Amino acid sequence: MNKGYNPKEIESKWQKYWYDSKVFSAQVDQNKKKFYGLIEFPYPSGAGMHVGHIRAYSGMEVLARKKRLEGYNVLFPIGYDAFGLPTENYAMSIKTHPRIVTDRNIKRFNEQLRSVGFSFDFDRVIDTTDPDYYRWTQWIFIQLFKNGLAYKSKTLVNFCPDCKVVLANEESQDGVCDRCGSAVVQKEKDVWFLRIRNYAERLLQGLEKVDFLDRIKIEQSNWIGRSEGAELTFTVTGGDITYPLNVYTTRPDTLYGATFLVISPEHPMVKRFEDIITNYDKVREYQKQALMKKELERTQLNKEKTGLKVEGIFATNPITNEPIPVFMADYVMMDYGTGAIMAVPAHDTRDYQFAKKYNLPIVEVIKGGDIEKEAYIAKDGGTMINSGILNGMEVEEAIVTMIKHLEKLGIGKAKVDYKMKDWAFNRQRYWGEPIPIINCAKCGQVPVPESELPLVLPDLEDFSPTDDASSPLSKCTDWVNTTCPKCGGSATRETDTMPQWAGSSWYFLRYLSPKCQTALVDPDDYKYWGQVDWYNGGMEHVTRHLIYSRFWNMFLYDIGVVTYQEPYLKRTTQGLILGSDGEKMSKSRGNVVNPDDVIRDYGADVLRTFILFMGDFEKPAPWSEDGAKGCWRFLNRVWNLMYMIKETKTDDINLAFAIKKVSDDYESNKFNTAIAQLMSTLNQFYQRTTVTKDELNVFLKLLYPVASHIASEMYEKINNGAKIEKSTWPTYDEKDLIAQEIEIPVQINGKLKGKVLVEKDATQERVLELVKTTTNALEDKTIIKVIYVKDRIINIIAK
RNA sequence: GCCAUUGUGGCGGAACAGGCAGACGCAAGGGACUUAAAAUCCCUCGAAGGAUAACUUCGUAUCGGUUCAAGUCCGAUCAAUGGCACCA
Repeated sequence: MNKGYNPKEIESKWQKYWYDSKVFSAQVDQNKKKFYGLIEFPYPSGAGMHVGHIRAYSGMEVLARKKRLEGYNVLFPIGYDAFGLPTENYAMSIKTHPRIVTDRNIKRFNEQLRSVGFSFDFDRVIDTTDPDYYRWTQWIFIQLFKNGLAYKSKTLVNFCPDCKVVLANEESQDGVCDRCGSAVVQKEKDVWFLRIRNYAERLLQGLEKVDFLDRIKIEQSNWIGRSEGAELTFTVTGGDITYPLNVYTTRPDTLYGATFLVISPEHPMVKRFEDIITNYDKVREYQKQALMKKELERTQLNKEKTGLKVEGIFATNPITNEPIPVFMADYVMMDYGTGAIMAVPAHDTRDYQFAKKYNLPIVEVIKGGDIEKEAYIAKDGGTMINSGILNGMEVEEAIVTMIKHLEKLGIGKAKVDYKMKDWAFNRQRYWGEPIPIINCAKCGQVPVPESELPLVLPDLEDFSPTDDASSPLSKCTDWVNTTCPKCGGSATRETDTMPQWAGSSWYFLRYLSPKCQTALVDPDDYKYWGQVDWYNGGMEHVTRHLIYSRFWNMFLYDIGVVTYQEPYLKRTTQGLILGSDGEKMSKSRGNVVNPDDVIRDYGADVLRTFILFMGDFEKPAPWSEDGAKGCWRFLNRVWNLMYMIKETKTDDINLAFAIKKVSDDYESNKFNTAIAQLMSTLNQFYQRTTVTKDELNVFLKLLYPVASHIASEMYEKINNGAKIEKSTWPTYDEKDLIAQEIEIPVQINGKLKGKVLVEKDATQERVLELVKTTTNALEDKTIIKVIYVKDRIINIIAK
């Protein structure tokens, strides 16, 4: 009699085989087409993996397994993005060095990944905190520095005056320090930036060449935020000082309607007029208040605008020569445009709100709106009025004309601007890559010689923050004090570390030759594997990580390290797994599902099957214990197919359709409907009560990418010990897909009244005839009109 | 607030490109098997009316529109989720 399905037994057997025999270790093979499938490598947290990780990797796992059977040479690597704040905080809380914590976590993650049976290439595991790895992260930074793309500049950071520590935005929500609850202030600090703005246009243009989901392209392009406009100069006068104030505007057409200027609280002009501004105390007070707020609070449209008039100075509208007042308001940001705007209240919502509040004149320059009620944006057109030389023009023409006019007068020019800011590239933390720069009083910033890389993170006893908001590394004076590589004089090391984004900005290259000592990637390996063919990850990473890594890859292209500008050919996303309560999984909600428990109760195959069956891969889906039970039943029924094999069959089951449906669905991340199709096919076998060996072999191959252990075991059993890995993906004959007879729904006046069975490609006359003869739907009715869509539907309008 | 996405039975979801709404699964109810339970197998299963039938009407967040035909397209509204630059 049949021996029941025992996942424990077969899963450990196959995992041992897969990992001991190294069947998934990718080797360069010039005779095979390559496929490089990438998933976002995890942050190895102390809590271990949760089912969300499993879902994130399961999609590419299915594709990797399928593509191997299709004859591709598949590279499907895994690694760890292990530097970062959570580990550092956790390490401090349990008083253990982050190195030890990290090693422990990585070990645990590796075990968990294997217990799920993922077909990762475990010979290529990388760890961003390994000096052999971050040596190259530092090397890239030095190249950026040498190419003028890394610079130091002042910026504002969240600072807790009590803890004396720089805080991440997440640690300072609602303006309150996470640790002690005191109010967070914005503190000016000298930090490193990378000139990602230099790549803004290329990052935008590059999107046209890659196969990313549309919404990802839109998000990236909005993040880059290209705008076309003009930069023009207003003259600000106070006492006997004049100051040329540059403003950036996307709407030079509305210049005649500019009735005041607004500068950001951080604008340097204020200092210039220090002795002239008559309400300087109030201005200072406002600047201080603005420092308490974060950008998000400052720019919220629905909040009432705050600001004040800067008394004692005025500006001149360069086209009307009218004097206009100058205001300071925190809705203008210093780091976008020029930190100053010309306000056109009639045609800008924020300016309108501000003008209403401070009783400023609103001059309509584009016809069409009702400026008594609200601002009229008129982006898509409108006729200019009250606008001197522009009167009567359409908006588009007015923009062009005004820019030309400004250029002629020498007071302005066309300018493309980007919302994207340069990348703040350092943290005042211990657990990160040391920035390989030496500060010399004589020579300035000098990079650590490349021969001295990696610049190893010193082993600190105490990595808690210092009192003055600098990195814990500054306490390690032995390490900090060094000699200048250029002049040999005494110098100090940069003590800040890199942000976690650094290591993840190039990891896809390191996978190609993880042990290469002479370069970040071996050129021969790169030549073969090249770009990532398909990258899947979370929607939460599509702006920063995905843009940062595209930027680094483009830079590496520019200095000749790689030969493709774009690192990823295709990018898709997966949805989160929510708790069974429909909420995001979190420890505090107590709704976290541990994959280990599911594997213990049902096995890895059930976990893999359910995690893909639970819903659309790209959308969030709630976990359900009962749903997992359904997949357990499914795999049990699959197992029992082995005892239903009979070589004679009573009727044909259309496997061609199943092969097509499952193959296509896998390729488009529709794993849930692929599994539904497998269930339907299984039900058909059960209905017939038999299955042939050939049919079962096809079925097992289709199932193999999802439930790999059971498919491997059954395939081996029914094929005298053959390994499914050595088989090939099933194919089908196109002609087997075409049904000879089609059921056509019959609608009368748009409502379904019946169906007729008709041969393929039947004419309207033929179908209509069948409706008349085989149904009574048209009884007592006169036909007015017939809409017939061949092989789809017939709709008869009748009275 | 801004950008993006989503909203379909008791539940998770399906519906290719405007053409049969609810595939597949879960839960529930009924039945078979069993001393019993579990497991397994079979049947029913959007709502209302009707007789448990035939059939009729309503139904894809809300309101409106386009169309022979709308879950799908258009406009407005509401709600939820992701991102908003030092969490990764």
